[in-house]
Amino acid sequence: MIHQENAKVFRAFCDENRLEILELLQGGEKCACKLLDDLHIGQSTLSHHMRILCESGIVQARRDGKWTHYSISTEGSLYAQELLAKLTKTNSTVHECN
Amino acid sequence: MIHQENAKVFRAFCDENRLEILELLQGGEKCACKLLDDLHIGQSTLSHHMRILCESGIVQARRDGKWTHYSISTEGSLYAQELLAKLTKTNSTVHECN
DNA sequence: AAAACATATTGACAATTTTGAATTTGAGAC
DNA sequence: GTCTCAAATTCAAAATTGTCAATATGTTTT
Repeated sequence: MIHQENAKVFRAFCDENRLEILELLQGGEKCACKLLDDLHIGQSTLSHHMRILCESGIVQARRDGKWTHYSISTEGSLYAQELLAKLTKTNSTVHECN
Repeated sequence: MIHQENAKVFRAFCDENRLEILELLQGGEKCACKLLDDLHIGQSTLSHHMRILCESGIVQARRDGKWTHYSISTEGSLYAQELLAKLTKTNSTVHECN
């Protein structure tokens, strides 16, 4: 189902920890260890949330040796914005002739 | 927490049944019984989803005698769009002097 | 090579969400 | 008033999601 795929995009914003992570990433790219310092969650929990954020396309990961740096994806964010607009658009206007 | 409140807005889009309901509402206002006809879920389940959709602000309800008519809220949708933009905005630009 | 470190994955449990059957509420019709 | 209908609510079970401890993976350092 296409809805299953679309729901995945917005799952990024459905958890308060993930919203807090996004807020931290607004300041720019951060590695997981820095995020872990600022949040009050365990390491595996953070990893779990980062996976969901990445799968939604809102966040992108960059591997640099031992570290993984995360940042907000402009592309993914724009896609989500367009999708949101599409999902809430009402087509109850007058139909054109073809 | 403010994040708790913001997460509620996007919960509307996190379930595939709710996305299907939104799709149905794109054609214009519909009463619960009509939605129930088009979906493959029970009455109480529909009511549950409509409550979440209304609490998110994306959908509005209009009571008319025995019937409840639901429609997409333009106001709520715009709010969600603005919020999404705000949540994914990166402020990693140069800081101004004060 | 081994040790140290950052992150991902696994597995088990807790918390939350989704679901439907049964019941309740609230509004017209009789 | 009672009856009927639409929708909301309650309750319990099923499904999903969030959490942490332990372990695994992959990388750098020694």
